[in-house]
Amino acid sequence: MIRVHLDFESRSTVDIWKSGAWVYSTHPTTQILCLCYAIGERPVQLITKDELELGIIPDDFLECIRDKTIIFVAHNAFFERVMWKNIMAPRHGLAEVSLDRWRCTAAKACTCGLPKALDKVALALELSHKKDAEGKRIMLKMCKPRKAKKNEDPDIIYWHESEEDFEKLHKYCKQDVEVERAVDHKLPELTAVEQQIWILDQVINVRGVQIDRNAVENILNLIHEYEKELTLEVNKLTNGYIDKVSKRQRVVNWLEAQNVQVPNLQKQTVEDLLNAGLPKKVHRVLEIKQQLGKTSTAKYQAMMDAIDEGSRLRDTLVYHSASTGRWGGKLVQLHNLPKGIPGLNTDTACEILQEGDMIYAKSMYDNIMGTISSCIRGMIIPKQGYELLVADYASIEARVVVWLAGEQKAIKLFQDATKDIYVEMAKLIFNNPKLTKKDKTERNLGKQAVLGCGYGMGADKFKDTCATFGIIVSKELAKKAVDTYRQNYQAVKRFWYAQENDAIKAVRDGSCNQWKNTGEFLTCDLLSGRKLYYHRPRLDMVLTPWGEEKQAVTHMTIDAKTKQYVRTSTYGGKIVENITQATARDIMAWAMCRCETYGYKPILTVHDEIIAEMPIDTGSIEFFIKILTAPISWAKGCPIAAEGWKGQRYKKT
DNA sequence: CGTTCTCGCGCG
DNA sequence: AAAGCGCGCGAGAACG
Repeated sequence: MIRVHLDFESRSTVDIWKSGAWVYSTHPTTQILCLCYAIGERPVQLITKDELELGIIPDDFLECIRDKTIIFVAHNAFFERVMWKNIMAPRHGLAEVSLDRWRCTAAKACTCGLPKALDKVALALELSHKKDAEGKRIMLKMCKPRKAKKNEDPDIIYWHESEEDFEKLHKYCKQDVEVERAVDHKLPELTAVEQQIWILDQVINVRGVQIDRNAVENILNLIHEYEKELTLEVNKLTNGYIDKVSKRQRVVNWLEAQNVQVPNLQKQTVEDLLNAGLPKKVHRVLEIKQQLGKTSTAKYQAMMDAIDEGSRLRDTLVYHSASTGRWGGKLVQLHNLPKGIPGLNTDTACEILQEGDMIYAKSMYDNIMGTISSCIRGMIIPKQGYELLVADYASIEARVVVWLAGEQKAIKLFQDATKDIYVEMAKLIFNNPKLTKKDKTERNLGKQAVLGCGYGMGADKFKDTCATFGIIVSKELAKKAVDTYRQNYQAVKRFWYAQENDAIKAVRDGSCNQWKNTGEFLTCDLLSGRKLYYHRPRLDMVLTPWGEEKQAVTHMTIDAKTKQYVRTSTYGGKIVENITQATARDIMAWAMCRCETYGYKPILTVHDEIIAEMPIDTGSIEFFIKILTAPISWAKGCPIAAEGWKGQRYKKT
């Protein structure tokens, strides 16, 4: 099958990082500056801006468009696709290229556990084709308007467009196509199923979610008003020293001057200080810091920046963003919306806040910022005449890990609707067979153990994790909980060691059970037919956290903290976590494809949750859940369960 | 002045 | 025996 690799350079008054590729591609100021393409192994060809505008398109390229068997490949193909749909076709008169003809090299890179950016992939794969650094600088200059000079009309848009800059831009674009083609050759194709999931990802990203623009605008006014009010107060309280509570250094220094030493200004630290009976003035400053510290309110602005004219927010999902295959979020990160204040009715709160009336809002709620933050989810609504259907899988990873490990006792408990696995765990931890669901404290700890201990967590970490959920446990109790999990679910424990040993053997011998070493990648076959990839595997001696030298699998990965592509080591618990998360993702991704088929059109996914939009009363939650939990050929006996609801505003139940 | 790093926050 | 893991974004600080 012939592949044509292509890349656009473009310019616009729209900031693509804030508004996303869809809004960018539909904006009237957006123009294509050049297009480079390479048919098969032939040399890269250039179509300049002038040629494109005059309709001078080479015949071989026109033939590529016409011939429906020819595949179009781009890096981050979503951009090329929407530029084609919204500019190439309507403005330059070229025929459309259907979605099934597109492939994405960024998707391939992510699938293989490589960085997503083209220059970083090239570096990771040690390709001889490198991104052109000077060209990139020129591109960044040319892609946005320049400021008007003194004697120029400031109301007109000006661009950097010297002839030599254009030449460098052309060279840069050509080079990108070369790099992209080299990356494409070096990496395996997505599996047929994954290609379908990628296509669904593209559909969902174009479909987008409806945003309640009026409410967002009015709540933004409330935020600004409240920020102004509290900032003024903190200014007064500190004699002008703290002009903004977001300036951490200033706040720490001021507190120090009031004889209050703080290690940091994290949420918990501030909360503890507020309970420490500090002088009124200090207390109030911290209170204001807490109110204004909610970065989540920035999401309202992000929404305004990214929605299109019809108030639709698109292009927020990142395919295979996590190495396990999970989606990531962008623009308005919809994957970390605050759950909100427990017990608050956000449907009602949204209706009240959307009035944009501060006096009314204050009369109804004490914690204004907390309420505003709780209402962000509610800004996602269905379009006119439609309703949202929302369903999520119940504790999916805890279920998948016991199923993968073959831990029959736990599988049966998860399957048995009359039993509660958290209570059963609590009974063992507390040596008290009489515990029931009513023993909330005990059950809660059992729940934490069931949900948290599947990947080898130790007692110290377990104690900390419980604390983040507001559950305070002693070191002894934490150890008891962890030990009980391992004792009771020994198959899970064995699973950690089995996977670690298999991975090590595969690196050494080339293969072992589902693990294979191709030299470039260590892979692990998932039951779904997909693979997990670990780049440049090696066996190295590493130092364990408890100070022992040990042989371990190491591989290249993007460090979560530093964002650098570095060698890291892995071990049984972590590998099991990867396999489990990936399997849970596949269960959901397959369900999303079924949802699409049955008309339950997904508009968003949040790891274990699917949000669909349908004309009112054309779908039922019961059927939606059936779609989510339908038997899967490769997941027989996996005890999955889901629950859901429908409504006119998104929320956390 | 723009870019990159770090801290802090939020989610599953 | 022993090790939870996976993300992205805003704002300020640091760097060039």
